[in-house]
Amino acid sequence: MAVREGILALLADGPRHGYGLKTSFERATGGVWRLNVGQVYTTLERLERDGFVAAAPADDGQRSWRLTDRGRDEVGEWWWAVPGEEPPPRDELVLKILLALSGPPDHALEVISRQRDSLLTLLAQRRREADRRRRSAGDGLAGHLVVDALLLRAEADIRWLDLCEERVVEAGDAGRSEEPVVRRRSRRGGRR
Amino acid sequence: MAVREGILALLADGPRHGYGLKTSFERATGGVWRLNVGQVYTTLERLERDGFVAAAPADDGQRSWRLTDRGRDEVGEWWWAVPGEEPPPRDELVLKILLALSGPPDHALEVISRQRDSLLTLLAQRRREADRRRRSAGDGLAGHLVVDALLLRAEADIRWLDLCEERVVEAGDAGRSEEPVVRRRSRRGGRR
DNA sequence: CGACACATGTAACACGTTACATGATTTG
DNA sequence: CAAATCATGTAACGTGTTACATGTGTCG
Repeated sequence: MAVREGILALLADGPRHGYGLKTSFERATGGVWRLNVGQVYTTLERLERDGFVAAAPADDGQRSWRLTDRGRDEVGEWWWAVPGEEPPPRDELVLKILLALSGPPDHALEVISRQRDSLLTLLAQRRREADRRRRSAGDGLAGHLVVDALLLRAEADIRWLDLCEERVVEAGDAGRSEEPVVRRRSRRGGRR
Repeated sequence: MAVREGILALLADGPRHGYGLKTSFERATGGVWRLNVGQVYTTLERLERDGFVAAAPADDGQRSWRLTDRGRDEVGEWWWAVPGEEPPPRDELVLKILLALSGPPDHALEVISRQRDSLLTLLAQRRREADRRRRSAGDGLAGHLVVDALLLRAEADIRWLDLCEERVVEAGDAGRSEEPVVRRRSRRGGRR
């Protein structure tokens, strides 16, 4: 539900043909998100079927598309709608950790620890990427902001993993003595 | 690519039948993520087709499933894999803002502002939800952590939106004088 | 008995994604 | 001329999701 709405949003600026939508989409996202042209055409057909777009008077041999009134309404709502609410997103990292938590605690802690390590590495990469983009001004706002978004998300995920670890350790301490929880890799270690 | 792997992970603890997987999945996620049983069966068939699961000797009239060796390998890798990398996720909020940014600046600022407002409201709701769960201890770790994850994500998104707004305003100031950028709703206003 | 949880499955559809085929036009 | 870009499309597949049909067992 991203390409679909994205195409609608692009068409709100005026009629365009399929290939133009592809290039517009990629330009708008700073070249970070590539789009297979074929998907544009299939998506346009589906949008036509749903009454959101219609054929616009063609200039030359090209098929041009325009928003219908319903389509315009749809985009209008889309701008204000908060994504990822209703239904709440089934996040894969969260699911993974939760499933790990319903297994043996030491395995769970291992998964959390490794996920955090990987995320920290990823974070460092993205920071370098962000710096690179910040220096080369020609890169455009879009690509820059995409990296920033990934950065902030990764940071949030790491914080969440820390939280998970705390909770597991607490729970382990609560059921202390017998079956001692393996506390591998002391939390907040030298990493970072 | 979450239900699929989730089922594999659950089967790693030993053979189960379809309905049991549904309940296990929902229990593991603290009841936050419901799962249509039908999806379990179709997913199991697809996993069988791909050689990740196979029929296990049935006790009574129920069909039991077990992991194959390939399936076990698959789960093993899944635990360590960082989700959302390769390919980078096409996040809808990010796309929305980027598309807004390629339009008129005042509309972009309006979208950013409204998204932030909605997210702040959502955040407040989730904080209350988190508190409620914290007080009622019977709720289980899982549901608790899910809410925390949503909370931290929302905070990260809000921070990112602030960043976007800054950049837009900066860009607007750079091209100062003629065509002045509308600076509606002073950042960091009385909200929150 | 009636409601509810347990249990299995099918059919249909949504969106995203890739690979492939085909041709016109531009440009080095 | 050859390669790249522009331009349109089709076919096939993958996962997620819902709705529906069907039957057993249990418990108040």
